[in-house]
Amino acid sequence: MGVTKSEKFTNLQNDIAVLAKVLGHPARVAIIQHLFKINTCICGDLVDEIGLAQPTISQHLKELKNVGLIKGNIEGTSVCYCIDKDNWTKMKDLMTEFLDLDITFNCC
Amino acid sequence: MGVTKSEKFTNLQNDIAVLAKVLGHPARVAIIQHLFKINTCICGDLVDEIGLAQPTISQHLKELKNVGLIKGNIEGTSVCYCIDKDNWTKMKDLMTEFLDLDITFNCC
DNA sequence: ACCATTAATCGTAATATTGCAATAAATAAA
DNA sequence: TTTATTTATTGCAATATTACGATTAATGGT
Repeated sequence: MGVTKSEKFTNLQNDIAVLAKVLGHPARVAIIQHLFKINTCICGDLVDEIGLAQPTISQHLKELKNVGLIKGNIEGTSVCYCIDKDNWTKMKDLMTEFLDLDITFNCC
Repeated sequence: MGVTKSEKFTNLQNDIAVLAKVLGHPARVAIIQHLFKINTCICGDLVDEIGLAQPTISQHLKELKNVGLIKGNIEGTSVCYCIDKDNWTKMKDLMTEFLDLDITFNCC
């Protein structure tokens, strides 16, 4: 127990859940928002911006990278992170399709 | 540790994270999809539909109810669940606004 | 070569999540 | 009232997540 039974669900359901899950932490939401706001890529000042410890931010960045929402380029000693445009769009389409379920029905 | 430091983030960031988090499990995605598909409200056959134990489904329903995405009406011995139209729309708008961040920038 | 800077990784503690068996609660039907 | 049906709750085990100090790895500058 303690482990999600992914095999019970469709690929679509699992994909939506994985993407929603990674957005299910305010630090990761903040990282995404900041990456969009800065417009050009940033790196380690996310630590200053957000106020969590460097290993914690690094861990959140890793999770965002794992699902492909961001990518990081090494520039000298620092790493420049940015939104992965294509994957972000794919993710957005997937979520939007799910969220746009038809809502014209009578309820109990 | 082990606890999210919500005080470091804005209300908006926390709200988005809470909503995304509740959609971050395939069983809850499946429940939502099924509630939409059935069109009229259903109750305990979510257990048959999804294939997890009854207490497990009950727990997921509770979490969806806690954030207001669904509501349940008692009908005899069973409970009729359905999407909470207004809250679903509110959630959708919140998520859509977040997902629709402008993506016209140059990356690293 | 040495030191400074930056980010990733390791190790660990605290807490949360997932899942289910067992049980309880509540109503309907007999 | 007894029995069946349905859902919620309790209690617990297994695993996942969150956070951070300490350390490591990698590069740049001196």
